[in-house]
Amino acid sequence: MTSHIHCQNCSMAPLCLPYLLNPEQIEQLDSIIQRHRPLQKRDLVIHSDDPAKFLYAVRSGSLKSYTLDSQGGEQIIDFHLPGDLIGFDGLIDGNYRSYTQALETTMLCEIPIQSLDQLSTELPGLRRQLLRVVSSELYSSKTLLGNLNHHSAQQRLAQFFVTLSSRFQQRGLSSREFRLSMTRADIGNYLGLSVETISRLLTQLQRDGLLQVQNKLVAIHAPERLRALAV
Amino acid sequence: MTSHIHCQNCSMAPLCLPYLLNPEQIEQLDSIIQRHRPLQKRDLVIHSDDPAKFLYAVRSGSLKSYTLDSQGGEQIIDFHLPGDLIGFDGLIDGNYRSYTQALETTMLCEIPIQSLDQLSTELPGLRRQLLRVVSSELYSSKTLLGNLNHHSAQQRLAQFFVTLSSRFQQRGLSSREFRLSMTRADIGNYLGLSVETISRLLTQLQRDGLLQVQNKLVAIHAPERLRALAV
DNA sequence: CGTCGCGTTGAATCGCGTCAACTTCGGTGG
DNA sequence: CCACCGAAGTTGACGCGATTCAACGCGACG
Repeated sequence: MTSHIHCQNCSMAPLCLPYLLNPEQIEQLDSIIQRHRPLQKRDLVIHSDDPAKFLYAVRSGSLKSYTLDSQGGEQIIDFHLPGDLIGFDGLIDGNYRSYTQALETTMLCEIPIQSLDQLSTELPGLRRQLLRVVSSELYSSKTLLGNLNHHSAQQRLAQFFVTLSSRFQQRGLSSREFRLSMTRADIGNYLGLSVETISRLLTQLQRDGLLQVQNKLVAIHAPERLRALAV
Repeated sequence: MTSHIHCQNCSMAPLCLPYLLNPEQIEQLDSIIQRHRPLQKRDLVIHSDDPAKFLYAVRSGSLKSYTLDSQGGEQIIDFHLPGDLIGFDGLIDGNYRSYTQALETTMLCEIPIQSLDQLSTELPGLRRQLLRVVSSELYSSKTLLGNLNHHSAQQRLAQFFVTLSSRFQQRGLSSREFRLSMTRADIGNYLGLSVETISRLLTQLQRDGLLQVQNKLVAIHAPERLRALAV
């Protein structure tokens, strides 16, 4: 029995599709959305080349998206937190172009693309928010690209933590202490750095008193200094 | 007198907003679009933080988009060719977040965001194409990120030429010979490499017979070998 | 003719990747 | 609950690829 889960009472709504809608409209949106069975760690939600029937919204947990290079290696292109929408690459030609995998136990909302399209005819706010979210992702992606291109390993990692921290804050969670659901290898892959470099930088940041790391747990001690590093 | 310029007879239409529209609908779209005065090299079309009233479509010429880092340095995030749409980052909160500058004499179509939004209520095809274009950009941006992260300087540059070449081909131009409207410094900035590295790689690719470069002119001699390099 | 932006080339440096050894964590089964 | 084993993480030594610094060539333009 999961009928108590609705957009109407979802704390991620302000970050998600309901943002520009009034209560009545949110109800309309909610009526086309299915709650997905919980995903376990390593479960694949989206498989590249599959027909794209749904967008997904993260309700709880976290995921990574990746493509495969010519040797079959993962190229991580995104980490998803609650409130994030997943599956936009399926809108290009009707098939997904990447894989999305749960990093921990995760709950998703399943949004049928076709119903969403129909509903967006009636609800200008929905249409705008959809475009707003994709544009925003596009912008983040481009600036991230610029940042990675022009910065050292330390700056990249600092930037990664600063961004992650602010995303947690947006979601009403602590920006100072959080758990990394991804491995060091995932972070390295995402930032274009080797696992060893990530590990070395972490001990270095810790030695310099910027943060503390214990396994997956991160406590940021000097956010302003970290932000200064990130440039 | 530029009244002969319309979406109806624009060769870039299949790449642009009209893609999913029938002739009558294209006419509706055309009626909200203004032709922009020609831009000269170095003219700024979009200034970061300005209110975003328009999207722009490139009719001819080319441009670069960039943000500024904390020291005021350019971070190039995109090169735009005919048929491309510009200005999506203005949809996030109503203000542009980057700069866009002409690399040569350039003609733009000016699309009022508000009218576009209204028209997209009536035209599902317009709505879908808009979302399609942004999603597609998003996907390119993410995979580019993955590519740059995981590849050597040579692979990056090869990838750059392969992509550029295929974009020219999509636009009905030669995929074998084209003119680079951007400088070596621009390319290096975009790919996260120094000018010197770009220069060295170009002479090397030329020495290996993959392509020929004379100033801005590029002739690709062995597209398949270039593609193999890009991986 | 001189200047300035752009591009090329060489030499020296260094940041990060690679390889390798070792430790710790976490899950699974007895 | 503990023993075990593979996955994940850490640390050190070494090498290489790309940056940096510097000098120079070339064409455009006043």
